[in-house]
Amino acid sequence: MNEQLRAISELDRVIHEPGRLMIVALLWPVKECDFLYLLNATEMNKGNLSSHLARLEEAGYVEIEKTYRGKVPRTLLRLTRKGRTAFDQYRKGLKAAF
Amino acid sequence: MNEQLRAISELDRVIHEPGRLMIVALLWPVKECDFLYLLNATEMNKGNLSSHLARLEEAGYVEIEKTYRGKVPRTLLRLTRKGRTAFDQYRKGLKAAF
DNA sequence: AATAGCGGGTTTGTAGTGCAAACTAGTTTG
DNA sequence: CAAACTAGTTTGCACTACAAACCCGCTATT
Repeated sequence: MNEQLRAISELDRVIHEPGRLMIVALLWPVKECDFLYLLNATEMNKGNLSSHLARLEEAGYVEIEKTYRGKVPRTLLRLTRKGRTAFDQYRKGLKAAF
Repeated sequence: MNEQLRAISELDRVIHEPGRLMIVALLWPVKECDFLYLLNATEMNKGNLSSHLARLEEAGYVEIEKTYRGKVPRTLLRLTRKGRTAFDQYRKGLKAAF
C-alpha cells in the first residue's frame, strides 16, 4: 500500500463523517459556542446534531457543558485538546492523501 | 451556512467513504486495472472490495468488465467519465473546505 | 475418478451509523 | 390554565460497512 492510500485508510472515522466534520471545523477556531449556534450554522436538525455531539463527546473530542441563561437551558460546546489534535491530524492526513 | 461548511456538507458520500476513496484514487490515474490489483493495493478483503465496487458501479462511477485470462476469470475496473468528474468535484470540495 | 486445494470472486449475516420523527421537560404567552 | 414555544434527547428505521461463509471452475494428487 502506498503513502496516499495509507493516509486515506487511516483517516479518523469519527471526524470523517461530514456532520461531525462541520461541528469540529466550527469549534476549532473558537473557544466555545452553544448548541443553537451549531444548529444554525450546520443546518442540521436537533436530533442529528445532538447525536453527533454525543458521539464526539464519547470520543473525548468535545466537552458538553449544560448551563442556564436565566431560566433557559443552554448547552455549551468546546473542543478538547484531544479533539483539537485529532482534527489537526485529520487535516494532515488529507494533505498527505491529496 | 458559510462556504466552508457548505463544501463539507456537499461532499459526495459515495466517494467520501475511505474504502471507495482508495479505489477511486487508484483508478483515477490509470486506464484500467483488475480486481486483484485493487485487492493488494487497498489491503481490503475480497468481500469488502466486491461490494464497494458494486456500489461504485451502481452510482455509475466505475465500469466492471468480466473477462478471461485463458481460463481464469479476470475482472477489469475502469473509472467512467462520470466517476472521473465526481472525483474531481470531490477534490475541489475538499480544497474549498480546508 | 473422486477429492483436495486454489484462484477469483459473490452472497449472507450482523453490528453499527446516520437520520428525522416523536418525545421530554420546563418556560412563556394569550 | 391552556396553548405554544425553547432547548434539547430518545426512539425507530433504513442503510451500510465489514468479514465470514459460500460458490464455481480449474488443476494437481492419490
